[in-house]
Amino acid sequence: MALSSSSSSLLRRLLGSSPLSSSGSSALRAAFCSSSSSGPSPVLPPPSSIFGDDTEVTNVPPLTTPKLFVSGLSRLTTDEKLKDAFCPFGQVLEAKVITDRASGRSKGFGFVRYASLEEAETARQGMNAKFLDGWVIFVDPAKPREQKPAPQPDTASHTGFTTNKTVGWCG
DNA sequence: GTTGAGCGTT
Repeated sequence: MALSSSSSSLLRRLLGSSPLSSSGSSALRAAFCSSSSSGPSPVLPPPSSIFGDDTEVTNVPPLTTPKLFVSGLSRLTTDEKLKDAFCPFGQVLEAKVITDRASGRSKGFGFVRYASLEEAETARQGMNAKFLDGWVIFVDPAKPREQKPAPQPDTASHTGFTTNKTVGWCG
């Protein structure tokens, strides 16, 4: 048996971690945790209550940002690996694996930035829950790191005090 | 030498 320890940890992640926050990744866990029809399922939204006129809910759309948050990366995965994996999906403007400055090792997640949402979506649906460096990675829209570069209402720092003091003229 | 939750330095 050569593959045992890696697969156990892998399943542990898929079944164990449940942040219940992501949308795209949650679909994967939903596949594992598909609750069978056991008992009266009272909590079922009426099918006619969906937004859908003809819009199918198969795809969680759409990204609101060309920046992707990639998690589940192997600790051996680097920026080039990340970019190389997301390159064929679109023009990667920036791909970076977050590494701890204290130890200089990967934190296990990174960020991939595309030129447009289309490429980001393609990469997301193309690389989400895929294997990279032997680990299953999860692709989700990244959260804005900085929202506003400090408006700074006061432009000119004019203290306004011109110290005009005629000093000493005592003869 | 690594086993795992999460959103980053410039």
